Amino acid sequence: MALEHAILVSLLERPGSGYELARRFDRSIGRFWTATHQQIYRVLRRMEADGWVRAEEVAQDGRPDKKVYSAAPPGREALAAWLREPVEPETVRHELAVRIRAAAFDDPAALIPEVERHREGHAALLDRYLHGERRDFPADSPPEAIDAQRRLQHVVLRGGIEYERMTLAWLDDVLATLRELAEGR
Amino acid sequence: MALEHAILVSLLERPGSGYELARRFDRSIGRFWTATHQQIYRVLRRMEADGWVRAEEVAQDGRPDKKVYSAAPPGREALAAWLREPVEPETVRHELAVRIRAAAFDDPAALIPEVERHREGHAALLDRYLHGERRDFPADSPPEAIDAQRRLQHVVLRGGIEYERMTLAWLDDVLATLRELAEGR
DNA sequence: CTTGCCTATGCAACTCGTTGCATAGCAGGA
DNA sequence: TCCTGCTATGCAACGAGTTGCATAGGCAAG
Repeated sequence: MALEHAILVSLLERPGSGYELARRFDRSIGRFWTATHQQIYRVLRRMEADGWVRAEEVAQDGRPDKKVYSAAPPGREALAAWLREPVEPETVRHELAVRIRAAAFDDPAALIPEVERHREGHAALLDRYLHGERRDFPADSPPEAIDAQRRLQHVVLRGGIEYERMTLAWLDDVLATLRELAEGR
Repeated sequence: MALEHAILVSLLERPGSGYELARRFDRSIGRFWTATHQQIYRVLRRMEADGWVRAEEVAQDGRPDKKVYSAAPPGREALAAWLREPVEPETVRHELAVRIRAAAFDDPAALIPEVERHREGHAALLDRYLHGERRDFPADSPPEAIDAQRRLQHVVLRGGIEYERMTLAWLDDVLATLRELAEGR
């Protein structure tokens, strides 16, 4: 389980409430680790009980109070220990690949609209990534001047960009194959 | 839940027992959909109760009897209906990305051996993919002569190959970044 | 003025998925 | 001969993750 660790990283980068964390997981962090607000609240309570994070009640006017969490030293130590553990191989769940192989037993053309929709989503995500990269990591700043945190965020973002580029190229390959199969029958 | 559908595809490609399916999920299918034998047995029983698959007891000598499952017409229909449903966005769980961002709050050099180990695993997987491609999809056969099933299997495999190539290049980028950070301190 | 959305947290029930263990015969190596 | 490992299935318990719902005030659009 790495949700605890993903939350710790996010809180070390900036403290926040459960709600704020949930929104971060919908945005930047969610690109490589998804979580619902339910899970985040539950895990935060457990982490607070374990002393990994500290909570501070913050009154707000015009909206409900919130509990702002920040990482505590035991949490930092747990994160450091986790970094030294072996990386478990990722469990892959690539639904589209299953569907593509399934299309052989049905009409391959039926899959084309869904793949096109899927492709659009990836193209939009790539755009957002590239936009974020231009905004947060302008090319004209010398790399030495950037701190470790930002450089590591950038290398993760570059991974996301390359993943989306590769996926788009592959989806074009998939679409070409499906269209050929749809024609030649 | 798409495990049912992954099992159906696998059984349509070739009937087999729960045990055989579990091994397929460890090999080719497992590249894009993982499952333990426990889950496969449980889901197979449910699918049999729903009429999606049929089971046939096969006595073997020298080893225990097995139940060989094959896809039934209602399963095929369910698969066709599923093909027309919208593709849910994949839930991403990229543990290594979390660790890389976590490294900013600890010693980035501590992560290098794990990333190297990870890289080796991906390089080995790429080798296996390329080997399987040369074996199952030789380049000298005219594409028209190949049936839909094989062409779709091939396009999924090409996706795996491109994913591994991209991942290797990215991991080199990650290692270069980590090494620079480890030196410049 | 009502409807819907946003902030903010949480309970309860459920499904999905993993882990540990059990059985049981057979094959191969130390 | 004993030990390990493979084939083949399964139970039981647990943990991870999702879904539906609830509360409760404020804000903005129609």
